[in-house]
Parts: sequence; structure tokens; C-alpha cells
Amino acid sequence: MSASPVTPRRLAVLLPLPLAGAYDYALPDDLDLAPGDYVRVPLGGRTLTGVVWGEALGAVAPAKLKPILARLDFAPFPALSRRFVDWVAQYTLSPPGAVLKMAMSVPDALDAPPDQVVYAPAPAPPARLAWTPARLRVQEALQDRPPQPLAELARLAKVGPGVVKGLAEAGGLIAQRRARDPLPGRPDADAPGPVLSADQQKAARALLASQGFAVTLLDGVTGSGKTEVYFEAIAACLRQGRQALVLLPEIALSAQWLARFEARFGAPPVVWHSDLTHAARRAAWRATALGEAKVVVGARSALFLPFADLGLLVVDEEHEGAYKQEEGTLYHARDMAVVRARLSDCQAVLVSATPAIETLVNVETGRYRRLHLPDRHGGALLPEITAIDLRRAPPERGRWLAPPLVKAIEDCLAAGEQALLFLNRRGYAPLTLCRACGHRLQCPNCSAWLVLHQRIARLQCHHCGHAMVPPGQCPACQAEGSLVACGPGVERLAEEAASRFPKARLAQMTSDTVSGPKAAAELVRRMSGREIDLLVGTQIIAKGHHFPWLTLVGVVDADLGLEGGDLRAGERCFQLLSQVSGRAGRAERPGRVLLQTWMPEHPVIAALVANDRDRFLEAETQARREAHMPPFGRLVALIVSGPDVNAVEAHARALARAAPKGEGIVVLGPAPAPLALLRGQHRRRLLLQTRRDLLPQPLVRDWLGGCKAPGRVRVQADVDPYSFF
DNA sequence: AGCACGCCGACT
DNA sequence: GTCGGCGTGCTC
Repeated sequence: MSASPVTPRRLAVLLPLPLAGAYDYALPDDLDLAPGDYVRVPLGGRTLTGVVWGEALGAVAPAKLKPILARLDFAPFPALSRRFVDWVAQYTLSPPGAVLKMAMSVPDALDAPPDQVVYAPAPAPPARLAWTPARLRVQEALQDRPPQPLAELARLAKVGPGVVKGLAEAGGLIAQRRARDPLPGRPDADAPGPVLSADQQKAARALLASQGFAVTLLDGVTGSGKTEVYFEAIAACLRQGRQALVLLPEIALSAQWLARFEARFGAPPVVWHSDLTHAARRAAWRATALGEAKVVVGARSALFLPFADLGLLVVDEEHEGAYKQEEGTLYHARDMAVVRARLSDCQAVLVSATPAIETLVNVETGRYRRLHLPDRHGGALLPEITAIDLRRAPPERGRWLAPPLVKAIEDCLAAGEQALLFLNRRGYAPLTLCRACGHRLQCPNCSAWLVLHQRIARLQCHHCGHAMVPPGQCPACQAEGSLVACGPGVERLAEEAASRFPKARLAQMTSDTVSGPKAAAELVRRMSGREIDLLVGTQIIAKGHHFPWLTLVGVVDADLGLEGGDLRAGERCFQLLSQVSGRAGRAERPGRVLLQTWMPEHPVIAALVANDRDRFLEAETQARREAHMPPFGRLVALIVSGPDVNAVEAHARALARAAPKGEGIVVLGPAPAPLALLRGQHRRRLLLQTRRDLLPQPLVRDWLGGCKAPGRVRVQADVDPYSFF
């Protein structure tokens, strides 16, 4: 008779996988573990790294239980980060492991970093070594420098990496190993920075007065110097020895922001975004987890870094739609940043010239505090905004610039100043149709038209990336040469501008022509240096660049964002056009903005022209209040998708029949989602609308739990949907 | 997320 | 008659 088996101690381990929850593992006697410890555990046939999440749930049969294999020697996953992961998971209705995966996004970050290989000149190179010109340049580059890593040495010597490797193999260089470089400098809170205006100082003092959790909206027009104000909050955080996080919507394009940061703090921050090299990601992740990174600036995913001691969060351009993650775990980084600040008991600063309605309502109800920077720093004037009524002054046929705008550009260029034309539409033409039969070229995988990109001679779908060479004949009626491009995109606009203003130096700026931070910085440099007279571009020119000689902004289709009937269409359009308008006249030269519109009386256009943001926002807020729309009510969208239309439709109807009912609960749909076909998936949408004081998550959990989807149908819940796609 | 198990087409 | 396509389901 053997002794009765001792029940092993169990722990819950969360794995960075979209599993329903943490899994239980047996704790071997020789391991001493605490919540937060990184551990290696078996799962299926493989071994994975997870995080000890707490005591086991104990529901799993003992026979299934596997042992924890080892503890990893690294700073534990912080308790606050664990609470944050759990909070985000329950709020967004996503598996906690999927949220943990965002926090553990660098697979080998926990291993000791490998040594760096650097090259030094060999003290006694072989006599018969062939000293080619390239090899001599390598030798020269090392003349009065310490040993260099491969890529850096090749760059300095202006040779390919192969030359360096070849020279090392031939015995001309010796490879040495050394610990990887620590971070490049530390931001210094007391470095001599720019002098603040009286308004800026007042706002900065108010920011610094706050202790513990608080949310502050830093509200001021473009150019009012908000960045320098929150830099002072960062300085205060640095003096306390804590870490600060700044979220930017488009980190890849923010060279100007980085330059300002370095000018204030004397060293760069740690940056975090999806385009980092693996080594840089890993270094940034480790430095953040170990508390060495004092200031991190990043895109929304930086929110999930395992900060050792986070003492401040800043969300710049807080109204930006880019903060809403639209794939995988659906979350809004601005809202989650506020949650993260509450967990850290620290301050969150939301920054915008055109705050989101949600944020302004939080100010009105006293949940957030507002600091207002009224004037443009340096006394520059706000631009004068005028609508051009296209019904009264239409452009000629086949042209898109109305006569008053053409005249304004001519005057601007004649005065030696710069102009900007804004059209938020990539490519040459948004629609191609057959003159003979009326057939429209549509994407085979999505319910969207194919957009003609003439520069690369392709028809492209902007939703799934499908591309084809423009056909010579109509695919429907085979008529030869009958296809015509309808409507303007930036490429076509640039074509018209080139023919109307042949002497102007013209440049295009779209996500198609500007591929990455270097190209963007180069274009900004040419614009600043007045090597460009007329810039034509989409969204990306709206971002906070400062061009002193830019005095005219022409918005070619101000109505573009207003169609679609989406909840936030008006607000988004107002924000975008305000931002674009803010490009004009930021120095001593006053700016002008001309908006081409078919509906000058529309509230959005009227508010822009009257420069009356508050009136617009009040009207918009009132409309939301009356419709019980966010932030006066809560929304959860359910997207039902799958390859088979009938199965999708049937399950969407089944969900509608099983919808939660009750006071303050409304379920709309199913309706075809705005893109009823996306990447070959048919989509239907349901919308749950609840009163603000009702939590929709438990309702949705029960709803979906009691209405299982058949195999080939997926249901994705989107809490607080932002765009309605 | 990976990996295995499981039913229908073109090959030795 | 088998090799293999990836659809479905499980992993403590």
C-alpha cells in the first residue's frame, strides 16, 4: 500500500495566447514562486513562457495537471500590469492571454541580451592581405574610433557589410565581444529648455500642483505651445525618479516632436512603435521593465509595456482615431491610458486642440480637469476661414479647383509664400466606370470600389490590398477603351495643380509617396526650406508640422468626411479640417483657409467658418445626449462574419432573437456592416445600446454564451466602437 | 497561437 | 489504393 498521493500545490499561469483564461499548473517542491514571476510551462507538445497569475482555480482534473518547469530570472511582471491586463480583458471582452500577449510582445526579451560583436583593427594583419580601396576605408574609419559594430562600421566607411566581414576573415580586423550599449543618454529634467510664456507657465504650474490620480485635458489651439507645458509635467516626473509615457498617434512621423524633446531634455526618449528593429524593441522593452527607460514615447501599444514605476501618462492628440485599435483586441488607447493612470495612482494628461466630445463631457461633469491655453504662442494670428460654395462657383468640367481657390493660390505663389492643397483621398480617382455599360470596377473580396493609382498603374482596393493592372476593355461588356476615371484623388489634383501653376515647385504627400520617417522628415525639410511652393496631400499633412511660410490652405472637398451617417462623422470632419486649417499662417504672416463645399450651411462647415468650436461641440453634444449615444449611453458592436453569406445571416438573426432585453437596453440589427464584404468575409452587424449606468459587458457575455456560433461563423465584440466599419 | 486529428481530390 | 489539402478543436 502506498501512501495516499499528496495533492500538489497549484498555481494559475497566464499564457500569452487567446485562451479563455489562466491555466493551472503543479508547483514542484523545489520551486519558490510568487505572482508575477515569469515561468516556463508545457502546453500541448511545446514549452512556453507565461506569468504566474495567482492561486489556482482548482477546477482541472489532477491527471491533466502538468508541472511548472522553471522560473525565469527577470524582474517579475508588475502587479499593476497584471491588474491592467485583467481590467482591459474584462472591459474589451477579450481573453486575458490575448492582452498579456500585447505586454509580452518581444519573445526573447527575458533572456540575457547577447553580447554585441564589435570590430577593431588587427594589431598585426597578415602581410599578404589585399588592401583594396574599400578595405582601406574601413581601416581609416577605425583610425581614431573605438571598436565599432558591423553595421555602424560599414556605414562610417561607406562600404557594404560584406567588406567588413571579408576583412575580418582575412585577418585585417579582430572581432571582440562586449556587453550591449546602455541607453543613449538620460533625459535631464533640469537641462536648459526653451523659455515658457506666461500662459504656458501658468498651465505648467497647475499641472504640477496635482497629486495622485487625476485626468487633465490640456486644451489649446494649434501652435499654443501645449507640448512644452506637458514637458514640465515630464520633468517633474523625472525629478521623482518615476517613468513617464507619452502616446502619439503616429510615432513614425513625429521627427519634429523628437527634436523638441531633445531640445528640452538634452537626450532622446525611448521610442516604441511597430517599425522598430528586433534589437531596438528588445532593448526598449527591457529598459522599460527594468525602470531604466525614464521617458517612453510610443504608439498605442506602448501602453502595455511592463513599466516598473509609471508616474505620468500623456496622450497627445487625444481625439485621434488612430488610438482605437481595430484589430485583435479592440481597445481605445486614450481610455485605457486613463485606466492605467488610475491603477498607478498618477496623473494622465490628455492633449488636443480639438478634444473629443467624450473628453469634453468628462470635463463638464467634473471627472476631468481642463487647462486652457488660449493664444498662439508668439502672438501669431488664427487663420481666416472662408467657404467656397461650389453651387455658385463650380470648377470647370473635369477640374476640381474652383475659380476663387485658383485665384487665391495664384496670389499666394506670386507673393512668394507657400500653399497647401488638402484632399483626403489617395490615388488618382476613387471610381472607374465603363462609359458603354455603366459597370463599376469593384474589389472581388470587399464591397468597395477599386481606386486607380496612376503613378504605379494599378487599380487598388484600400481595404484588402487587392491590386490589378487597369484592363484595356470593360470586364462586363468587353467594350474597348470605355473605362473612365471618375472623381479626384490627390494624384489627379496634383496633375491639375501642375497644369494650372506650371512654375510652382510641387510635391505630393500621401502614405503612398512618403514611406517611413526618413522620407517624411525629408519632405518636411524641403517644405521648411521653401524648396516647395505647393504641397498636395492627404491626412498626413494635417499633423503638427510648422511651416512659417505656409499662408494658404485649400480644402478641396470639405464635405468628404460628412457622408456615411456614422456617429462621429461630424466630429471627425471638424477635427480634421481644424487641424489642416491650423497649418496656415503660424508665424507672423496671417493665414487663409478656403473650404470647397456643396453645403456651406452644414453645422460643421458653418462652425469652422465662424471659428466657433464651442458652439459646434455644444450642438453635437446635445444631439448625442438626446440620442443616448456615447458618452451618454454605451455601445457594443457585434460583427458576425464568415465566408458563407447564408450562415452569417442566419447566425446574425439568431443573435437578434436571443438579444438581451430590459429597461435601458436596445439592440439594433442585424444590418449589413458598412463593408458587407471585407477580405472575402461576409459581415453583419448588431449594435447593443445601453444606458450609461448599465454595464454592457456582462450582458454581452451572457448573450454570446447562450448563442454559440456554428463553425465557420465568427462573432467579434467591439466595446465602444469608434468607426462603424 | 500551434499542433493534431479528420474527412475528400490527384498521384505512385 | 495512398499523400495531403486545411477546417475544427484542444491545450492546464
